[in-house]
Amino acid sequence: MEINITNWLTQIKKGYLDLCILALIESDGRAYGFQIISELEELKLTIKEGTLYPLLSRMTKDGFLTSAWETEGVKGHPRKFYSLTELGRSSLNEMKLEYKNMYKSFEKIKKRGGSNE
Amino acid sequence: MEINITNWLTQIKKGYLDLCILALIESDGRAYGFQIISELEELKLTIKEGTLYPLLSRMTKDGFLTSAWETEGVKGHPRKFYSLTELGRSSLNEMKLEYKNMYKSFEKIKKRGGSNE
DNA sequence: CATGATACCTTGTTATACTATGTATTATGT
DNA sequence: ACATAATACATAGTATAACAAGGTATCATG
Repeated sequence: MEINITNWLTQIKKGYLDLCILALIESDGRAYGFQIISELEELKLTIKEGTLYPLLSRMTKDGFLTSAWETEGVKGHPRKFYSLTELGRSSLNEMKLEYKNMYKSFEKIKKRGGSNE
Repeated sequence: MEINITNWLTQIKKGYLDLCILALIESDGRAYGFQIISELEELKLTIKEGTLYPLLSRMTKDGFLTSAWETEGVKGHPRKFYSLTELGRSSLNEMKLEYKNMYKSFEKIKKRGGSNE
């Protein structure tokens, strides 16, 4: 077995990562990069820093997130905390809806009489 | 309201379309381009020909699909029918699994104590 | 003061959905 | 006979995102 679908795995994550990271920040209230990476890792969603940081920059540029450096009272390297804007919050809700509908469409196709399950 | 997430919608479809189209062909046994477009349309999954045909070519090139022209007994323009190869079938099963796991991860994030739902 | 851990950032590559356009065949209306 | 529409497949060019690889900065520790 062991079929190579690594490329597909890269593609299927597009958009999905935005959704998950917005939802994670919503759930945490605020979060910084390394924190997001480790929390996703616990959920078996492994992403690299080279994936996350440009993604956070993009979503900030697009007005979904705001960021603030935190240095006081923090040990180690300063952390850049991200939180949702109003636009980010409402977009996230729309994205959740769309994503659920897509999953429903997928399930409908499966139930059309495919050979397995 | 009416937030612009059109670009996100483009991104989230990457990989997902492969999955749906493979599942659709599996369910139908065999299918041709226009048929796939209209069946997806019924499931509220609207894609253009410029999206589908390169996708079918790619999946054929990658060994997931085989194609055969059908002209006899068919009215109108000849149709190119696609069906799953063994590789396509096993890859589809793997993709289904991965996709379901991703959906589960998404649901876990939602249930971590986010503000809504 | 060297090392490792934590944390953030950037450049270049690759793959894919989409827009727009083109081509071919058959059916239909006049 | 001829224009038009409908069906059906195909391709070129564009934009975008995930990733690999590498770099930078801060602090704790021995």
